[in-house]
Amino acid sequence: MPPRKPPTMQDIARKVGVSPMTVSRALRDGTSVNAQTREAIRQAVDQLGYVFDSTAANLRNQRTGFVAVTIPSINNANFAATVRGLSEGLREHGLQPLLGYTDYDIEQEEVLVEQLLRRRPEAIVVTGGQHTPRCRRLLQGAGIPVVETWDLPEDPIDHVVGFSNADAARMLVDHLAATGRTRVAFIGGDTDRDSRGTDRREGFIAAMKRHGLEANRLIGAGMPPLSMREGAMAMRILLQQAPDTEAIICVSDLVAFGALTECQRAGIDVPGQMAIAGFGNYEISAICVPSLTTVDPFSEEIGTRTAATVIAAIAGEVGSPVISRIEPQVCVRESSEG
Amino acid sequence: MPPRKPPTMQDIARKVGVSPMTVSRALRDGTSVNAQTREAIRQAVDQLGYVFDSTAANLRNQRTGFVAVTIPSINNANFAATVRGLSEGLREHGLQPLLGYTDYDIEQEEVLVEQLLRRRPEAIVVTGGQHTPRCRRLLQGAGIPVVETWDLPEDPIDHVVGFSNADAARMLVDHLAATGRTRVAFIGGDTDRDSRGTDRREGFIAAMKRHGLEANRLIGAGMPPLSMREGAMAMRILLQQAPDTEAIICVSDLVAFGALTECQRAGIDVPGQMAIAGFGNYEISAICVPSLTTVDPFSEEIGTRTAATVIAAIAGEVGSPVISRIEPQVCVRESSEG
DNA sequence: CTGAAAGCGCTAACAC
DNA sequence: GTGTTAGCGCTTTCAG
Repeated sequence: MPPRKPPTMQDIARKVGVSPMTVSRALRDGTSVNAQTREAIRQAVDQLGYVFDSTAANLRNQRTGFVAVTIPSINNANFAATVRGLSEGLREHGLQPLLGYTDYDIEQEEVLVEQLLRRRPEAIVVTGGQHTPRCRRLLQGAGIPVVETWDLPEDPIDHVVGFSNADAARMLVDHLAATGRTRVAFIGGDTDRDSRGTDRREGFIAAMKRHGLEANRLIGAGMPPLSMREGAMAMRILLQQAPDTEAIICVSDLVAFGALTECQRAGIDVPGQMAIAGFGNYEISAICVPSLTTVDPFSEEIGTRTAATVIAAIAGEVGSPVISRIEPQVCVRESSEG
Repeated sequence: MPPRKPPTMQDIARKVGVSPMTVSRALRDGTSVNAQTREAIRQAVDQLGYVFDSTAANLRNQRTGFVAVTIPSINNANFAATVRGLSEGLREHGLQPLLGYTDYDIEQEEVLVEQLLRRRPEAIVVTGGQHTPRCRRLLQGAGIPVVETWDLPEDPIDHVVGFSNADAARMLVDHLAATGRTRVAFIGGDTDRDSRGTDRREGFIAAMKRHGLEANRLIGAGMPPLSMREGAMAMRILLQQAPDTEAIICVSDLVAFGALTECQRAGIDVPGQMAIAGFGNYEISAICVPSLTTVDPFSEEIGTRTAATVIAAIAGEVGSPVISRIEPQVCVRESSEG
């Protein structure tokens, strides 16, 4: 591919014999430009292979059409669903997400946020409510709408679209307790890198106490993000350390599925001897045998609502910060039948 | 958040009492600027909360640091792995991916490519080798390096990093035939929207013929992208229509897992009565019980190599188009034990 | 309906 | 080590 310079509006204008201004007008509204001129311009564009340069327009208009988005990982069906909902909502309004990955690390988030802000996005969406002090300052001082998602921060920066991860865990404890299970374990990460995972663990502990049950079966299954492999390994450890466990709540469906497979290999009946619950309502939970009880956080809905919030905020239609609370829902399935 | 105008280099310069040029220099190399001045500038930046405006620099330098990337779907662990490998490789060289989703539709790809090209990326990476004529023209005329991935197009636009999807299917047929299975079915999409899926089906048919076997057990399981649910449904249909089938190859591991669960619910022993193979080497295939035979396309490696190709091409280090061929590998697991 | 002038925020190139 | 000038490609504004 020859790296020759692409044609500009100047080139089109010269070829057609009009001013660049007329080309500019013809390429956008099309109205208020003579029909013949317009057609001539269209042809010149085709012949020269002209492609509009939005970097120049962005500078002139002081609008980029970007919405910066940070997510912990791209390889996560829940966050992917949120991004899908968000992208679709934004596209309808001519906005484009500018995506970055933090790898579950708030230090990296800080670097990323600064990088993204340089691109002059019109709004920024971040995952979670935990940030480094400088990151908070950057977000607050950016002069654009900020949306924190997947969480309900105590002290929000601006807008919020999220849910209580602790509550989600509580709902599962309530459900398992209602089916008569008392010796319940929790499998999660063994660091606080994934703050949503940590919140679920804390919610588990609090809920167990409320039921008068001991929350002493906590398995740390490695550094987040955890997946199936870690779930299987954690279940192996649990079966050794506390073989009388009756039920287990996992930080995600992937971990839960890994735990389930380990039960299958060990000949332990699910849900007869062991109930299992996950989080996230991944497709696998509905399909696997036995199907897995889980909590649906409505990941795509988070994205859809975030898009709506961003659009309203950019349009200046919101006076005070929007706090949009999602209510997760328990999906009871075969793995916890009582 | 007050939408006041963010400070510019002008503002910093005025505050410190130097010219904008000095600020510009201090903010980049830092060299060739007096140490005290540099420190004063750093402080002013902090106080005013200045964030560098790369849209202006991009216009001036005629370099955006963007690499446009189109993938069929964000919610696909294989493509996500490619994007991860790509992103990491690019970041080291100060490049940022600008991601767009085609939803497996070459018409949407055309729209997307034009949109992305307006942002003046320095290179563009597309998934697959099938494009609308205008899309091809846009890519060819963009004057930037183009990389087609996840395929080996007969007539590449520019660079290629991919593998033969037909070969991948052939490898599975060879493996199943070697274990003595002759009545082999294929589950895939029932449209050609996903051209890589279509290639795998064609490869299956050709390979069956080469073995002197009939390729008449083709199940169309709906419109791509297919997942677990469709796999389960397709298996139900297959068990009705051709209950003597001995083995099945699925267009992806997710479909294969769905098919497996249907066998479990129907009491059909895998691999005893039915062998199953998938594609993609998703994590689930290694973990589920029985584990699933699959083909690993080295998704992340595709991304890593693509990044290297992009970087070399931008640097002008490649004379002729790079064709980087990946060799997929069969992973034999429990689901096809003979 | 069309054009001329000016400028968005930054930096290469050239002084000094 | 620092400043001045000019201009990247587009579009707002004001004239005609």
